[in-house]
Amino acid sequence: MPRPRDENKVLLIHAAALKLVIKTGFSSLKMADVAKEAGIATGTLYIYYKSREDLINDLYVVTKKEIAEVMLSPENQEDTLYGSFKKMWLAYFFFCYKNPEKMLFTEQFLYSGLISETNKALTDSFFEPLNQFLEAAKKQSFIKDLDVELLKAHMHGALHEIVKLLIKSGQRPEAFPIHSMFELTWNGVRL
Amino acid sequence: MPRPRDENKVLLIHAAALKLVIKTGFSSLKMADVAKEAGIATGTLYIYYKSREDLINDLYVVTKKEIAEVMLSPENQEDTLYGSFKKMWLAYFFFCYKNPEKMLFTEQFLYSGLISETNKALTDSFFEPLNQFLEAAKKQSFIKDLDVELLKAHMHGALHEIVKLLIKSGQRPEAFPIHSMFELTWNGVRL
DNA sequence: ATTTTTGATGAATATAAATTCACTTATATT
DNA sequence: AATATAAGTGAATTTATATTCATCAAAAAT
Repeated sequence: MPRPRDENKVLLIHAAALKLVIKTGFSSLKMADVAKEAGIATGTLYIYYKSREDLINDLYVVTKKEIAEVMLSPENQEDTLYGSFKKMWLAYFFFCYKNPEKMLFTEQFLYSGLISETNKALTDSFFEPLNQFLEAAKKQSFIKDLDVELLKAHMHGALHEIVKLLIKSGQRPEAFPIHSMFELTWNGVRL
Repeated sequence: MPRPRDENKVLLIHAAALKLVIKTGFSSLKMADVAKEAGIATGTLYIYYKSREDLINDLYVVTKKEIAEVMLSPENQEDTLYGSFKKMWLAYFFFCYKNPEKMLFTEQFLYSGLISETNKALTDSFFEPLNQFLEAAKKQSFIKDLDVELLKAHMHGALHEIVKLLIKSGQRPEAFPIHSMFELTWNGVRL
């Protein structure tokens, strides 16, 4: 009998929070600002979330899930390992370029001390297929025999910094040597 | 005739702030906590700094300067370009490993929206010699002909993520394949 | 159409943390 | 030794922001 919850509001809240994160950094994200940006009352936020911490944790999980789906999409499956690898790398690269707020948010959140252990494990699980892909590539001697977490850290860190530079420079991605940048990473990990 | 300012206090304040940054992330750095950790009164902080923002900016500049000195130390000068390059990389790697609070702080601060344009330009200038080194390496066809900022971003991002992983894992650096990790980066940028 | 139930609001409240300031203390100068 | 001056203190104040709650509104069930 009650008035139904407007599930679209969650999306509005997420979008608003991310928009503000990119503006002033996530540490200064204010609930009142999020509400205003989303076009709702501050109190309404507390219908959907128990607290600021809750909201931010949810946003993190949702965003990580989206990233995993973008990277691990069947569309990125190619005949060769190299081909799949490059497609996934490019998919993540363009995702970050088009969604810098999501990239910066996930990056900053991980070291904010706000993430719960549960959510850390949950988001890690989204990337299990990527781990398996890399393990397989290792077994087939396509890439160096280093710990998968190490390889991922190397690629992830490099990619993020590059995207940040691209965004700062204001260049269009077409003017950017994306393929050369990919080769930087690939020449590092390949055997 | 006045009581002299205890210049050692600035160092105490910096150390205290960094220690707290690594604990809970820099967004939740509290002036009262910094004062307590440094063993001084909160009011004293405001003798040395106009505001929290000021304190953090100063800490950033000082830390960046230290990093530049560590990397660009004459000790890292070798006969070969490769040798110098590796020495600088390792120097930064170990600096980050031994001073994770400084690494994390500089990283987080850059995207916090708190840094002033002046300080950004100032800290960039500390690394001018590194730019020149890379430009020279490019001219001699030792490394790829890509924008120096791009090369730096790639290396910087990868190195930071790797160090974070090392710290998280709790491994001693001897157990870590540091030279392989360096080769990841080097194989990327070399020609 | 009426009732019930929960969504939505935003001003009021609680909380937390930055900053100030009236006062005390140390030291360099006389 | 007396004095002047700035350092140092920390409780009180201000400021900022998260959270609550009395109230109203909308939809569903009767």
